[in-house]
Amino acid sequence: MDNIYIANVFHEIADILELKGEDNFRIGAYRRAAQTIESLPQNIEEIAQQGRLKEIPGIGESIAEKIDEILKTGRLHYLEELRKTIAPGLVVMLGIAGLGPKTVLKLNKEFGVETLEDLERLLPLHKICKLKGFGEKSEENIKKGLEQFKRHKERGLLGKVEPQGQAIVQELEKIEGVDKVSLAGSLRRMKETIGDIDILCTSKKPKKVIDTFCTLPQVKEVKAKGTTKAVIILKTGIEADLRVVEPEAYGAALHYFTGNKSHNIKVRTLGVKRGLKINEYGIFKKSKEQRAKIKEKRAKIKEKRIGGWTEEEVFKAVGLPYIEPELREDRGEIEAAFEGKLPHLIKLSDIKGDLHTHTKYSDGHFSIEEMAKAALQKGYQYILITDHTTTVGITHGMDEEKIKRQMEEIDQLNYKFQNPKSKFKILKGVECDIRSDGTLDLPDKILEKLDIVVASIHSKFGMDQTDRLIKACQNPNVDIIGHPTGRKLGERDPYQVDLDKIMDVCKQTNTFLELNAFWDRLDLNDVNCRKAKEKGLKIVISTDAHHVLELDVMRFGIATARRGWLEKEDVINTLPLEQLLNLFGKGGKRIQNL
DNA sequence: GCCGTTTTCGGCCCGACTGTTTTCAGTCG
Repeated sequence: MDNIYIANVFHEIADILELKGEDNFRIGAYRRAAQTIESLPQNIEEIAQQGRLKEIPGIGESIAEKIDEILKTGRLHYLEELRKTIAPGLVVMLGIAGLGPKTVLKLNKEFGVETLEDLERLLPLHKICKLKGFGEKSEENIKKGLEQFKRHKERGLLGKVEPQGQAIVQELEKIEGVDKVSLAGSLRRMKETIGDIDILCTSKKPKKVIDTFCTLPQVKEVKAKGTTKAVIILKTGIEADLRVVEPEAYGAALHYFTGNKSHNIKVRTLGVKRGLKINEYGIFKKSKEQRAKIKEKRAKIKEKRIGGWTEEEVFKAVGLPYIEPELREDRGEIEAAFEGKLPHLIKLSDIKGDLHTHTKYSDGHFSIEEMAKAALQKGYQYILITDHTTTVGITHGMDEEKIKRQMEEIDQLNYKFQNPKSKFKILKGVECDIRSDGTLDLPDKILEKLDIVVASIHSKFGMDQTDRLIKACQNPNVDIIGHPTGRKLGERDPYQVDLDKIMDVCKQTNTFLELNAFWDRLDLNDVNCRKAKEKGLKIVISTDAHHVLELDVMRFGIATARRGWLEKEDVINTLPLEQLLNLFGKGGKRIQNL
């Protein structure tokens, strides 16, 4: 039973309870539990077997029992009963932007709306605007929300959204009086998918910034516009939110708008315990008496402002060291920070070479020499050329004959690139297809001659791939498994595979798993990177570049690795050339001794 | 429902914008 399935059970419980108007804190507890479970690096079934469910923060007596029930029976009586109390379509309607539980319930009570179709039929009758507390605008907004929902607003992919965010940042930086501009939200945390672009900026003249933001050429629609905040829809369909604050609030606001939500709540709660109020305007100290008064009379009392210029101040105020944005997911980073056990995250500049690249020998667009020059320009010490083999269906993929020719060309180029001042080497490799029976697409006598062999799956995604991959790992010539779960974000789910088992086999056979840095793959993902690290495995971060410019996607791989808590030592292509070659050695499996 | 250098009971982060209202509820992040 996978973690996501169990997490979804608790999300659904939270949704239904929300519709029933239950206590918000109880709802929050289910949500928190769901979020925690979906980002657990370990399989929850294992934790349950060890009787350690309640050690997970946010999981107590009641939720632990429910998890056990789901694991044992595959069902949850409590949820089944809950479902009977409410029309199933109502939960779906919560997904419409602008429609919350109160509105959905009201529409249900007043007009018997139970499904999206009911809502669609109701709208043209213009009855909603007659309801108390509703008007023309509210009705219009519900209509817009429904249309958007039907268009299936998907989250954008990091690699597509990030450039759009950067472009806006650059525009805002040009405005007179603007001091600092930064991306915030999931984009700053470098999540693999992005809901909207969050931007924070400091200026004494917020109006000017807001006006410029709302009239940028890429704006399609202004959704909200206030004195310090605006929301726009870009022509690409992505939403962008801008917040303008005073310079002295920059750190507090940046922390607040970077999130995620549950990380923020934890930090603020820590603040409350220390008699602090932390919001986007700064860190404020209030005495006990003041807090009592606020509660009693709801009186506005001016607290003393004690910081907020930098994010470091926010963390320091609650007794924590600085936590990198990519870690801020409430996945144990706050606890680790308290214990002084935060990882020293890997940086882009740690990378010494790319171990998965394509050339004109298969489906790449550039020659070996052009790819090598591009790698050299990035300051790399090596590039591994890994063209496809024939069964991938790439016309003119690599057969025995062709790969021999490629090796000769690489030898010649390496001779040409020789330079006593700088070390650089083009390494001979291949991205060898793993056939459905787990055998490889090239004979061992060829694979043996290569420096490093990447093996990956490119076909028959429907089958369970566990045995197929295990067999590939056991081949002494296979060094790296490329894009290990085969997913394509927004296109194809990961294939069926027992990754735990694969990782164990990798450990035994000294095979490395790839983190494919291309932004529609990012495979392994952050959670699996962390799992691999916990199992003591090392990772390769490669781009799978088919174009010289695509070597740049390395930064998305690094971001994902950072989200997976990886350090320089966890990634083998941070090694300098000689050490890397020692690691892979000649003939057969290497010694994984770094 | 969870949790405990305020608490095993009584708390639980905080504010902006919108639309509908004359002071606020709902939604969102």
